[in-house]
Amino acid sequence: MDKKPCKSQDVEVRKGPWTMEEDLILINYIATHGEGVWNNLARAAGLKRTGKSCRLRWLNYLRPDVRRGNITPEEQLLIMELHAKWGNRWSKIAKHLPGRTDNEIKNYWRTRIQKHINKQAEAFSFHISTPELLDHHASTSQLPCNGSTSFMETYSPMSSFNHCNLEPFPGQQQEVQQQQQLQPQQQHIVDQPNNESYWSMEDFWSMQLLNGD
DNA sequence: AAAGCGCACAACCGCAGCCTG
DNA sequence: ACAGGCTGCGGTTGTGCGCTT
Repeated sequence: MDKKPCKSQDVEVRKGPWTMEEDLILINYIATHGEGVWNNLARAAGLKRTGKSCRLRWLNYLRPDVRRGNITPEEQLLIMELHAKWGNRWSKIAKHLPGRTDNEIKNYWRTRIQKHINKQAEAFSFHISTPELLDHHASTSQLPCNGSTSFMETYSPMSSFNHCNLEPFPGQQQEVQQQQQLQPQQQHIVDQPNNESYWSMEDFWSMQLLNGD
């Protein structure tokens, strides 16, 4: 799908992780010229990237209003509600979560919520196949709610989800621990009061200073 | 201490729709 | 009306890192 960025001159296209230098070039360029046609921007800024790649990097990572770090329980609930309503319309869902990107929400859904749901579905089918265990599990069941409802009913926020306790998923506690163990430089990026995490231009610049660039 | 494993996330890919000449 | 280019979106993959054994 991505054609060569320029027909007249076969410029090599870089792929893979963005370097700090590339980030800086992109930030500087957009700061002075603003966003525009991404293919032109990539060329004009001297980045050996496709416009598409620049756009993605900017929207998902470099934009100053991008909010990074833990998804809060409130956001988690909202994601589940909106997903139940709209399905995998990530960009639509993202519009209702200021500072969150569709990519972030999509990743969050796939790695945390979907896995959580799958586990519960497995547990549910296990219950079905082993009815003799129902009594034992009645008090300690990991099922979110009512064990006699279908799984999708269980998941749907419009039905029984609202009655369930919104506990952090297993990964979330781990995340908190991980964040506490982050390198000082990383901590500067992600740690903010109230568990709010932002990546700002100031952060970027101060990192540049730290790195002696 | 080191190897293997699993998780989380950044980035890429392909497609569809829109816009413009 | 049509073709080419650009953007946006959703799905998928690659990789780095932490945890476990």
